[in-house]
Amino acid sequence: MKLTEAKQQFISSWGAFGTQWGINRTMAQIHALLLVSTTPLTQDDMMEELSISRGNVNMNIRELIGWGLVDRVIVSGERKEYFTAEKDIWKVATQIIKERKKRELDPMIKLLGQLENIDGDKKDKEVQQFTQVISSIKKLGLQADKTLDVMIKAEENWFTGSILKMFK
Amino acid sequence: MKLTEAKQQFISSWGAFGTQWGINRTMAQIHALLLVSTTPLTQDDMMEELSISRGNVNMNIRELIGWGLVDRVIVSGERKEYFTAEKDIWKVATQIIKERKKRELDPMIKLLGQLENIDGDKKDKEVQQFTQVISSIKKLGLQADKTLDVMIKAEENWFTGSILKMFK
DNA sequence: TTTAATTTTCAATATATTTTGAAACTTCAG
DNA sequence: CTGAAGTTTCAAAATATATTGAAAATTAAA
Repeated sequence: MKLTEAKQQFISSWGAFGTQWGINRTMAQIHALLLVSTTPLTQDDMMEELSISRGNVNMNIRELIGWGLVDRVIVSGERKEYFTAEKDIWKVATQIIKERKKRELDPMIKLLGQLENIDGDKKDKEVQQFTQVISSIKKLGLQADKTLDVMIKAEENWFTGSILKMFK
Repeated sequence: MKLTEAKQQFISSWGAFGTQWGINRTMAQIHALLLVSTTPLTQDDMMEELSISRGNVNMNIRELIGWGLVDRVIVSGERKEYFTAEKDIWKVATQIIKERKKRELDPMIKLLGQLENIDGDKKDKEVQQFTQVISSIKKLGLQADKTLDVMIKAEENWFTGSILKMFK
């Protein structure tokens, strides 16, 4: 496979993959494009490469910056803004994990904590079963939270040689 | 908070949470409903509870069965089909991990393997950088795959006391 | 069988999400 | 300042996704 073809394949697949995980297709594609681009790109470059509108590029680029996956780059002597993506995949992964944890896992755990405390007879089978399900989901959430923290701190270890190495 | 209110809150939040992860809202709500239901339910029960159509219930229930999260239950003396959800949250989590791994992670790793082999000059900076990005993503994917396998095998250990305990 | 109950399918419809593009805004070189 | 280059916004349009509901298919009781 030729490089150009491979790049396009990657960009389109990364987009499709993203949608399965609740990420906007274009956002994933812009990210992919920047990942495999050797130099920083302007919004016009991305419009051209992905055949999308200016507004679309702009919105998704800002979203990616919000996720901490893309940075603005100043190119001296240039009026236009350039953008670049973090190329270290481990950093990309930890950044995504951190953000999703903050945006989704943490609020869910908070909610479950509230639902744990039901008014009424604690001996009631209905109440018991509900509380039991909610508590175990919260417990799982807390555990995932803890484990992800370890993983984030573990940095390269997890990536290169599995978390097992940490305990050897 | 009253039990009924809490159940509804849980169902609606679980639905919202699901959409963030690329899961159909109704599917997540049906799953939530079955999770907090003490007895198996019929499709009519679910239509009623969630105010949705028969077709919608039917499609999503089958999808949930496909994910291995819901089972058909035979109630003797009853013509209608009943449905129930696995209540052990650890099993639910492993099941979801298994399925997503199979449906999404494995195909992605396969694709990355194909993209690694670029025709042309291996000394070319462009080719090198592309291959480097693709390989590191594949490596991360393989590592995640391995770690998830360990987690799936670990069963209760991971859930109850963190994976750390396994190495103590 | 026959037929009533139940489940499944899927084209049409409704809803949600994404994308466009032009106007408004901002920035900075002259 | 002024205005051209560049960026942002957001209502409208396009697209993608989910839902409905009634007809077709299946099941099992009579």
